[in-house]
Amino acid sequence: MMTMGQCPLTTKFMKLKRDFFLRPTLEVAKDLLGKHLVYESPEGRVVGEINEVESYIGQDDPACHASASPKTNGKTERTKTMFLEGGHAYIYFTYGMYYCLNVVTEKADYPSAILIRSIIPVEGEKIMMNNRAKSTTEYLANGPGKLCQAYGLERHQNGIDLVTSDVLYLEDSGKKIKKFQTTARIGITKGQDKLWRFHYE
DNA sequence: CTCTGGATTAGCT
DNA sequence: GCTAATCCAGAGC
Repeated sequence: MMTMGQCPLTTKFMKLKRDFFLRPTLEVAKDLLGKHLVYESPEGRVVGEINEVESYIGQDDPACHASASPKTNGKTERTKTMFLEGGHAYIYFTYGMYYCLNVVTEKADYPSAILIRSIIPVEGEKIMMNNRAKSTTEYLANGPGKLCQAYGLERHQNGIDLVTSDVLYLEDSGKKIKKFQTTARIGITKGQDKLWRFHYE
């Protein structure tokens, strides 16, 4: 059986491949816990360990941006990224001032994605602090808006293919998270019955 | 064209 | 706990 373990050659960690993202969204979401989100920013390399995610799955999920409306069937200028093949980055703008990063999952034309809500800084903390200079908080990236601010991710990175990109991608840290909490998603008014948020301390 | 509310955050009461 | 900040996508007309 193939494992997603560490690369035996020179690189310490292995980039996640397409197959990882084409699986059922909830499985991908749980497996994303502990993985490294890497961004080769203009200022330098930024790495964080994912410790909180939320799943948004298909036109029937009322909280999903691509939830079906009769006219568009959920596919609009904003949400078309969610209809790409699993492994792409979906970044959207919200509340007039924040960006949120999602990882698209499953096959093309099935709009599903995982919101990366929080990371633990691993590398490039100085860059993150500079990007969030206006804030006094010690927590650099423990929230979807703060995370994008810390990394410096904006509209420009929307639609990047995380599988083929050398700028923004995910890699296996070799760490497997066995114990994590499962709760309802945060900040939504519809679909609160679905326990699709996974996180650990 | 106009209107509404949001997958948030920081700061204040 | 409450809410301002700040803007734009989506829906309705």
